[in-house]
Amino acid sequence: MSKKFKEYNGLNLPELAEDILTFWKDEKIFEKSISIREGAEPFVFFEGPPSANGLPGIHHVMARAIKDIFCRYKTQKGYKVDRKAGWDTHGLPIELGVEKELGITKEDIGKKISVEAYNEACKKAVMRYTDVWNKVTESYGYWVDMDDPYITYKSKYMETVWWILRQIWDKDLLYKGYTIQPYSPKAGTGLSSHELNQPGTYQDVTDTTVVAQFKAEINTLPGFLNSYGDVHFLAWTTTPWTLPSNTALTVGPKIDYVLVKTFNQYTFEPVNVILAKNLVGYQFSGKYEEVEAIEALDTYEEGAKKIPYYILKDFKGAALEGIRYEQLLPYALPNDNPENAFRVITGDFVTTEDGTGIVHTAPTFGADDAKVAKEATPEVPPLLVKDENDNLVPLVDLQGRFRPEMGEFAGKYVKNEYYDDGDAPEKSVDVELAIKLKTENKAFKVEKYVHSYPNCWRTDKPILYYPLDSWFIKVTEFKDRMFQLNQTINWKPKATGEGRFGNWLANANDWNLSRSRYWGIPLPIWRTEDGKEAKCIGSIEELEAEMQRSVDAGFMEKVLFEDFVIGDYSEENYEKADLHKNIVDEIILVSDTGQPMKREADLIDVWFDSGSMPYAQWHYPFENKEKVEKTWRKADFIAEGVDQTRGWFYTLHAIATMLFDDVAYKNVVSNGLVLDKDGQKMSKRLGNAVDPFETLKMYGPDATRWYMISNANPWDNLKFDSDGIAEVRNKFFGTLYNTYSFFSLYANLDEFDYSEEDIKLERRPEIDRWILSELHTLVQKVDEAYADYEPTRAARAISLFVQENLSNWFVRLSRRRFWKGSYGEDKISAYQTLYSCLEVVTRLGAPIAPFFMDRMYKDLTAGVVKKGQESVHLSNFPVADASYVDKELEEKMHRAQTISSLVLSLRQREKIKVRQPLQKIMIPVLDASEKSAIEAVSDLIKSEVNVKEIELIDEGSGILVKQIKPNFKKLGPHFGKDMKAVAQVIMNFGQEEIAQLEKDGEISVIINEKNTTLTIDDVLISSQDIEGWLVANADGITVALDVTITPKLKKEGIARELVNRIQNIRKDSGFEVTDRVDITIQDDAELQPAVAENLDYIKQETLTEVLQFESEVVNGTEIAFDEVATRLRIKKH
RNA sequence: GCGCGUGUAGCUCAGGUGGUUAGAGCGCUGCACUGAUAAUGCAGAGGUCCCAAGUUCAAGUCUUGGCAUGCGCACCA
Repeated sequence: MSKKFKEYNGLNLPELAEDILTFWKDEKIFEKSISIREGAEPFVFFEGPPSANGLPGIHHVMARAIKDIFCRYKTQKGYKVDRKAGWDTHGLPIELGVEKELGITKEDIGKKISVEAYNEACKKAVMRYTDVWNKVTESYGYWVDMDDPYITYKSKYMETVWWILRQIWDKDLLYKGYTIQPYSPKAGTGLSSHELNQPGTYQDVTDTTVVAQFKAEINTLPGFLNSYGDVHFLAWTTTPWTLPSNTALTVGPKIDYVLVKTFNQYTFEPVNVILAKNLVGYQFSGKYEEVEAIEALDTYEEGAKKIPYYILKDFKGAALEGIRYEQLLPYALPNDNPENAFRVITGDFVTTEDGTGIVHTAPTFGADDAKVAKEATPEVPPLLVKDENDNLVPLVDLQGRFRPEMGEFAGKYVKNEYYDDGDAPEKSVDVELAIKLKTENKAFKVEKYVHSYPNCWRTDKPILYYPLDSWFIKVTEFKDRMFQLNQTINWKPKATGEGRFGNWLANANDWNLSRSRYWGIPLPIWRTEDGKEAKCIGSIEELEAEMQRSVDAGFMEKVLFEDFVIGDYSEENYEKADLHKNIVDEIILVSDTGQPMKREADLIDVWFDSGSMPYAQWHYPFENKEKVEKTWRKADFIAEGVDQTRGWFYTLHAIATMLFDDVAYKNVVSNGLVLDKDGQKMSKRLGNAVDPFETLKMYGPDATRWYMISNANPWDNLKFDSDGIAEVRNKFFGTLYNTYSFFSLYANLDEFDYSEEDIKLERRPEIDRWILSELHTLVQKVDEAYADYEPTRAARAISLFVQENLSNWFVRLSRRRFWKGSYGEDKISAYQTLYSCLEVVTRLGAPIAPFFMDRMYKDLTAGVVKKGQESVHLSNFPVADASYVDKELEEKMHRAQTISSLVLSLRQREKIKVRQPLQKIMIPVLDASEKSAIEAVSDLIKSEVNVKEIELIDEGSGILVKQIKPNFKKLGPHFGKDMKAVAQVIMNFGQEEIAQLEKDGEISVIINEKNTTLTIDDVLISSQDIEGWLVANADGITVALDVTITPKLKKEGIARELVNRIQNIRKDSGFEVTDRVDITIQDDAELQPAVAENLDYIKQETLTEVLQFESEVVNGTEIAFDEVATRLRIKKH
């Protein structure tokens, strides 16, 4: 007999996946899944490029599973889903990796190693792990076209990025400006926040701190302050070297401040000082002493142990706004609008945790300071002065030294750590400044203070916050538009889009594009020395033309990339024009007025690279212009980790908004983190990182993917526990595999191949119609879940169907139909039904478990007349047919399950095993419809719980004990406060009241001394009990069980036990399912009458021809149950 | 510190618009089943639904405030 349906000896998921992978490769299934949809509507997916510089982790598997699921789903839905892979190749991590490898530092670049060689090394390093990435991609079944990926360091890609920047330039959204950035004077470079977050960067240091006294200009004091003579503001700083650059004091508008009269501890002069009320105790600790009366101050003598202080007045910070004060250290004035400097402004960031509640504000050296100064009206100018070249510079130069304007401090490093070893003076400028302030009655307090401060991770010297020149995109100009557009994007989860991303957009700052690096896309901006003329280059063609002009003007000897052919878009041609820093820095262009122009030295933020991918991956607009504009401009779907909210999600959105005034993606899934099973972040350091290849080897890709998707929503963090994968493997895949095995075993025996016409639905038995109804409900549910980007819901619904409905109920109850009786309509219906369920499940589950489902789909469709597709991934997604759905039937079956469960629990309680037949169960029913509903499934219940009859009892029987409960939902709104009393009254109803209520439909009661009428709808009545019977109830259903075991029933029970034993022996003896046998049993008083009475049944069940008793059966198999103990022998007939 | 999440059984998670027995799976205990069997079924034990206050006749569910935890941002006189 040829086996149409493949049978297996066990489930090996990893092996199965490898076979299917080979099949996919050999038959080019991925390619076909796209080519068969040629001409169909495209579903656009963008791949967020990973960096191949690091090894893939299990979280990448998670992210890629999500991407893959929806692309496969949409393919099955008939879309054409092109999936172009990509690689992110630029950026700091790559530079750092290379430097570590070569044993060099950034200072060595251009000295020990040429920029060219350095970049070459980066280029090599970045693709180092591509093989591993390709392997993980392939073996976990992530379908993406890796043969033609976009690579960000390729000239074509870079050219598009230049073109984009040129568009932004033309829209006047690019500018050069100052921003306060972490800066390492020793290394001469700005540091990124990434570099600042390196471990060990922040260290505890001891600094000299000063609480300075800023003297208010009396004529600007408000009325409530102008009668006390001189008034000083107290402001604290841990960086006294920034005090000469102070241009404002910031107070919290809602903070309470006080004016305090006291004496300066260094000069002993009487002073009035202002500080936050909360911090009086902190600043006036130690030798200070509060006095109750102002007169007490008069007794103070210079040098006395205790310094008295007296609080004169309190007020809100807002009242101080606008007061002007004398410059503390008048070495230089701000170049711009000095008249707006040296006044009190307000800022919400001010706290009273330490210091004085008044913040010394130096906009040139603090990011917050710069921000609050800029926001003040009028703007507070930063302390910038003109240098020798008329450029505006701060009072500290790029080496970290005070400028000449600083008098006696000129030329000194602001931190002693910046001096070469041994050259540092004894007193740092902080200390010297403190002394100077003390003597000038400008220091209220000077002390050492320990705090954490960042050091440059390369030079190990303190960093400075320093204003640096950078190129910015004026995001603030279009952030409102970005916010609006964002509201049209479907975010999963919603909160990330509305909250995290929305807030981020609402508060977006200008985008700092500049990076002082080597390996990246250079800014295509050339400027004249004075910065007055600039050009932004948007293509190689344009660059060539500009170079030609430069050659003509005599600034360059020859045009670079001479043999580059404009308009030739071949790879070979583009390899001739490398646009990296080492090349383009050589280029000098000529301005419109004939001045030489040099390239701005910085590179472009790598996030700009990846945000450009929708266009750059197609070399737009140089190639594929129409393709991009028509379809590829925006993605239907993207997915990455939440950490990309401010990264890729943002840059895509910003660039699309600027370029096209549109979104870059319509649906976005931002997935959470993958943690270890204890909820700890995975890291190499802790050794709890999960190797995707080990997991793959152990469980295979399908169980891993199914586990990750079904266990938690993608946007929740996943606590990754491989025990969970094992569970999924056993419970879900094991059950599905078993169900298939069951099907194939009998289908092969019966040579079922679906060659018959479909049995009409109305001719199929209840159970078939039920499972088909459940199946179509499932299709509907799963389709909706996928369409709504809810893979977890889809996976859970499929699992539930397979495990509970299909395996545990349909197959279990239908088993006999497959192996009993002839190949007739009922049997064919059973096969058709089970086949349909399995086949549909493979198509529903294919996006999540692509290997397993393909295997099963292929095995199923290979065995039937009507062949399927070559692969499940080339099939169409099932369509839910509402005509199959019968909610009432589903409800009935649910009731049957509840009833069965109740009966089984009663049996359990009475210790009566299921094999012992019982006579009857009784179920109270309230009305005719309930009655017929149970009757429809009564056969199923009877066979499931092994009882002979079901008696449905209604009103008339008079044996029901009813229970009544208030219908809170109905009564609540009506009775309100009296609800409790009403509930009490109803609960106290006896059988009589219930009967009356049922008869009349209403009953009058007294609630809180008021007469009221309750109707039948106000309560819920259920039959909870039957007098004198063993009952159980759940979900409003009550079941009573007749536990009497008559001699006849007892004999039947024995017969069933015997059948069971015979079946076991048959199986153990290795008989075929179809073998006919003869049985000899040793005499047994208990057994013989039972056999006699059930002979036909026994023979039929066990395919026995001759069954006889003998007084002695030698070599028989011993059997024993209940009171039976005997031997029997089975042989083939 | 700010922003966004999360907090339900030992573990992993469900619990439309508030309604009175808070569920599932795993694990645990017991019992069954055994021609789907590296399975399976049933039952049982196990919960101050993070805490507190509030709104309400009624709160796991709504409001406010805490606590814990995760992520992102900011690094601050």
